[in-house]
Amino acid sequence: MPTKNISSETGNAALDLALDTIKIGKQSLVFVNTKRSAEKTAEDISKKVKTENKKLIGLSNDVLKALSRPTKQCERLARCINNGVAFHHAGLVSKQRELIEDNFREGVIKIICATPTLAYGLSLPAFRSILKDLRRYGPRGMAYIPVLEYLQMSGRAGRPEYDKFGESIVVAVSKNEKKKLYEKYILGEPEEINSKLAVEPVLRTYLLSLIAANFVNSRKEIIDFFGKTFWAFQFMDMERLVFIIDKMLSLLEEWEFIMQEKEDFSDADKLNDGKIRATIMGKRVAELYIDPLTAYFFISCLRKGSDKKVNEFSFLQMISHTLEIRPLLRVGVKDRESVQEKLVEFDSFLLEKEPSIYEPEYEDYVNSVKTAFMFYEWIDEKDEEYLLENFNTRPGELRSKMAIADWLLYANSEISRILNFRDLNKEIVKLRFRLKYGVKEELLPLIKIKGIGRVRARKLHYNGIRDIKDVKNVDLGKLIQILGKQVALSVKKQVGQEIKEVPNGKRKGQVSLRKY
DNA sequence: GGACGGTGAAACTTCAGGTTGCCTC
DNA sequence: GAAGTTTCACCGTCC
Repeated sequence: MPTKNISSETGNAALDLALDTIKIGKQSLVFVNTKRSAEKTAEDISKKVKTENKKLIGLSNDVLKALSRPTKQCERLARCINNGVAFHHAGLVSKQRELIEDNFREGVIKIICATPTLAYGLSLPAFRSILKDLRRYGPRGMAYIPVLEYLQMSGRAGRPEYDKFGESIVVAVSKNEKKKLYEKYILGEPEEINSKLAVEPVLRTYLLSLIAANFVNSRKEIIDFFGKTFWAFQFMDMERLVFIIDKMLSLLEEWEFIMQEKEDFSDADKLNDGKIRATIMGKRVAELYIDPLTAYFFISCLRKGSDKKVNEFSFLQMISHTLEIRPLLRVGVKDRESVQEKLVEFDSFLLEKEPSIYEPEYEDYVNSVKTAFMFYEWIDEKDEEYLLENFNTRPGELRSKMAIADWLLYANSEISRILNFRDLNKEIVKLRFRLKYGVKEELLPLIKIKGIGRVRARKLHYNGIRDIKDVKNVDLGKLIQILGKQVALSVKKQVGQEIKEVPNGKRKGQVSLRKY
């Protein structure tokens, strides 16, 4: 094996390698196994780098302004970027991630410390990939990552347009580990690829989709179809496959998502080839692309909700207890008590029966309550910094959770519409709007105006402007004071008041309003 | 004597990521 | 498994 010596400045191999990359005028990606570690490593490297670059200062500023109020995470990132170093993980908002990626491509940022986010999807080649640790915490404690993932990460090194080759370096902590890593990753074969169809939620979803789309119309067609998939090829056991499909079909029928014209599926001996089709609900569930089990769970919750008192938390907890929203926030030692308090407080509003403490589902249940509570705080107008401090949810993760929650709420509004639960539907639609903007109910009228989000709406409300009527009546000068000139003008225009002359400076000038 | 603050060791806690829907309240 | 955080015992100082 060829060897190469790199000066040890810090006593930390990954840091030394990163600093060396800068010294030779190249760029590198440092892959680490946790978000915290990505941030720490980036910070450590940036402290050792001295750069004065106007572009970096501008970029650092942009990163800081990505949210309405910078979080600690934003500030930390901005400090690193000042020195041409960044961290990159799912906790960053997409705008920040794009800024980092683009500026790395342009060579402005020299080092990115990242979790495996960077290894997938986008192409961000560097001269050097530094893999700090190939172990990661998983369901069975610390374990070595798959060879496939190693290949993904090391494959980031070497950009054809600039370099003839690239370097991928794995850091080993001992001679023993070096040998182990060499055998497993350099000499080893990548793992087999497994069919995702074998996972029940996926099979349920596709089975219903195929029926709803009229792609298959009978049990025979279904079995023929799945018999030709990679799943069947890998499974090599048609009998078992047929058994699983039959089980799924009878579940889908029990949940009233599909109907069969003749006999029951459950009677395996008499399986016939009657026409299978989706019910109205089944068709919609398939279009919404949610797991039929989730849809069935929603339907039972909504039925329960139709004759009891509900509030925002009822729905938030319901959507937080689905496969789709996973991973849930975990209830830790410190917040167990406060989550229990919430459970007691909202007990009468919950749409699902609380499992017993001794049941294995209980852990998931409390986690769903904690997750729901985070959403609840968001619609109570708590900001990203608060959620980061109190739920350890970073802005990027918050946004992605919110997108899923929005989708699930939309699915619920559709389901409640089909079930003709008008009152529930109204509440869900309202909640969806609130969740999207993170506002209390009182701000909803203002949020409809383009250019008005949670912050500006709250400002307006605080100043006594509570709805469109108030916006129309308020003096333009005051509105400019609250919102700034550009936004104020746009807001006035939206409520049908075109402003021809704009008051100058701090003094109020003549304002001419043309009403439509 | 007791309140207070500093210190370091021990105990404890936490840990990666991504696609789907619709356009409107 | 390792790094970061919290807890706690211990000690010295000051009033």
